[in-house]
Order: sequence, then structure tokens, then C-alpha cells
Amino acid sequence: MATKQQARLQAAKDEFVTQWGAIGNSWGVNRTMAQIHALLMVTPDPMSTDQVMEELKISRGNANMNLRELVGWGLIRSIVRKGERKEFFEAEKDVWKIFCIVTRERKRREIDPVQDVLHRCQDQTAGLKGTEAETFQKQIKELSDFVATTSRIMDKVASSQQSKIVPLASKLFK
Amino acid sequence: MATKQQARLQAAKDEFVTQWGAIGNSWGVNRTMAQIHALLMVTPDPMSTDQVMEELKISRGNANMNLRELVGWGLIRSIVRKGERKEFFEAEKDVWKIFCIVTRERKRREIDPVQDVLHRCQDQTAGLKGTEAETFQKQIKELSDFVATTSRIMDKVASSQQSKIVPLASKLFK
DNA sequence: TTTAACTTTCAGTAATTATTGAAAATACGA
DNA sequence: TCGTATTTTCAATAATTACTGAAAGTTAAA
Repeated sequence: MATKQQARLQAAKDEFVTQWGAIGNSWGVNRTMAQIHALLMVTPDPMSTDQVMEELKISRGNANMNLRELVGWGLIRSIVRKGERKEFFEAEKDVWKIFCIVTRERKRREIDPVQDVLHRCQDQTAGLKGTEAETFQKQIKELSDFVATTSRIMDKVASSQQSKIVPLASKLFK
Repeated sequence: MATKQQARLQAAKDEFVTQWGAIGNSWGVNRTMAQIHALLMVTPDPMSTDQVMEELKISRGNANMNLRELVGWGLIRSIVRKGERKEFFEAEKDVWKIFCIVTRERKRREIDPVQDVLHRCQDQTAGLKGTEAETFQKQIKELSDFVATTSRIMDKVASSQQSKIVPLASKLFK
């Protein structure tokens, strides 16, 4: 009986890890990174590099690189147990914290560069006269204003307490 | 003089198109698609496939495919002028509308699949007992609840009038 | 019809991105 | 310090994704 239940649990975990990897792709993170993250999110104890390699059937280089990257994002952290040479990893499990980290990263990768290019375009065309130029300036300005607002909202959301924002959002958008 | 100003404007447009393409990548849309979109956003008159090919130095197949895709998203529309065989394209220029389209598309591609997989995992493990199973269920449930809220917010935002949401958001997140 | 302007498709190829595996580097305990 | 367990790096390769160009398909005017 216990075996059968464990098999069902294992199957669910496997599906979660596999699918999270696939979804990761559409979020612009590579499959392996997303899979490692998923695996650590549903594994109660910290895992070593070798355990991750074994579980996901990936090479040492791949495991190492993506574990580092996840540590860099702050989505997992490394654990050193006294008396053990090996390093272990555990995931941040608090969903709101995960969300804040991902939001900050996406802002950095997806919003900031847009803002930069829009500002450069505004500077480059400042003072130009004529219908063509004015059409361009108007469009860029509208984009720019909108992106600036988006940017501020993301900063604000990603740095607030869940207890403050979620009830507010739920009320607003119910 | 006029020539010099036009050169500056052209340079700014080129930079905008090029960079928008690069940024598109980090948003998960291919470079060409993003470049065509950028080009049409800053071109007052509708453009033909040949003009787009010429401007971006891309093949007919590439131009056609990405123009279709953009039409599919609703980010550009096709124009037929009477007496002309050729089809022309113009971009949606209203920034809020663009935002709504992109938000809906991103929800469809990035949020809905996550919700599906989380629900399947919940179903598969419903009723399982034991610490391991309960830890898994708890984590999945927290993710699931959070994603459900996100999903509702995106639906709501993407279907509202800018005039209603933006002032509200600005006030909340100032 | 026929013709020609225009659009679509798609097999082949190019460009990009991800992964491996083994060698080099590092760091810990004796 | 040395020996070894562990981590990191990176050139080679595999997998994926994007693009081309030419041929096939479509449509509208003559």
C-alpha cells in the first residue's frame, strides 16, 4: 500500500519537475534551471550536486552551472553541513519571496533595457522639427511614459510585504 | 540642413528598431517579429511586405511569416487599398492596447500552463497521507493559490480601460 | 479562361543556445 | 605540506530555433 502511494507521489513530483522545466522555457529561463528549481522546491531536505545530477540525469557541468545561476538569482541557497565536504542546496519555498525575486529579475532584463533605448531615442531626436519627427517623438514618449509607470509599479510590488499587497490587489481586482 | 535632421531621425528609428528586436528576444518573441513591430510602430504610413523586406534586409519567407504572426497577435493589421493588389500593414499604436494584447498573450503562454500542471499535481496526490505527501501538497497549493490570483489580476487588467486602471495604479504605487 | 501580381509554404541551411565530459583549479583534513 | 574530495571551467558537440530562397499556390484584372 505504502509503495503504491509513494509511486503516485513520485509520479506527481516527476510531472511537476518536467513541466516546470518546459514552462521555464516560455519564461525565458533554460529548461534545466527551471527543473532544478522545481525539484528543490518539492524536496524537503537539501540536495547535493550529485543527487541533482542523478535525479535529473544531467551532467556535472550542467548541474553546477545552473545551481550557481539559481544561487545568483537567490532562488536557492547553498548549505554547508559541518563535517561534510559536499555542498547542499535548498530552495526558497515562500511563494511571495519567489515572486519578488522573479519580478526584480524580469524588470532588470525586460524593462530596464526598454527604458534605456527609449530615452536614447528621445535624446537623439530632441529638437527635430517636422511631421515625421514629431510623430516619432510622440510615439516614443507614449511608450516611455507607460514603461516608466510599469517600472515603478514593479519596483513597488517587488519590495512590499505580501500581507500589504495581496489583500489590496484581491480587493481591487476581485 | 533638412538632410542632416532627417539623418538624425533615421538613425534614431534604426536604433529603435534594432534594439526593440534585441529586447524582443528577452521577452520570448523572435528578433524579426519584434523588429517588424517596432518598424511599423514608428512608420506613419502602412507598409507592404516588400518595403519591410527592404528596410530590414530579410527574406520574403521571413517577412511573411512574422507579419502573419503579428496579425495573429493583433499587434498589426492588414490594409487593402482599392485598386491595389498588394497588402499593406499598419501597427496598433495605442500603447494601452498593445499592453493588453501582450498581457493576454503572456497569460496564455506563461500562466495558464502553470495552472494546469499545478491542478494536475493536486489531483494526482489528493488523499495521499504522510509527511512527504503533505509537504508536497502544501507547496503545490501555495503556488496554485498564488498563480490563481495572478491569473485573475491579469485578466482584469487586460480587459479594463486605461482611464480606469492607470490613475488607480498610479495612486496606489506612487 | 489566361496571365501576372502577389502570397504562402517548406526543405535546406545558418545561427544560436544548451549540454557534456574531462581537465584544471580549489579547498579541506590529515 | 600533501593527497584527495569536490567544484569550476571550457572546448567540443548536440539540440533547438530562425531564416532563406525558390517553387507552389492563390487571386484579380484583362
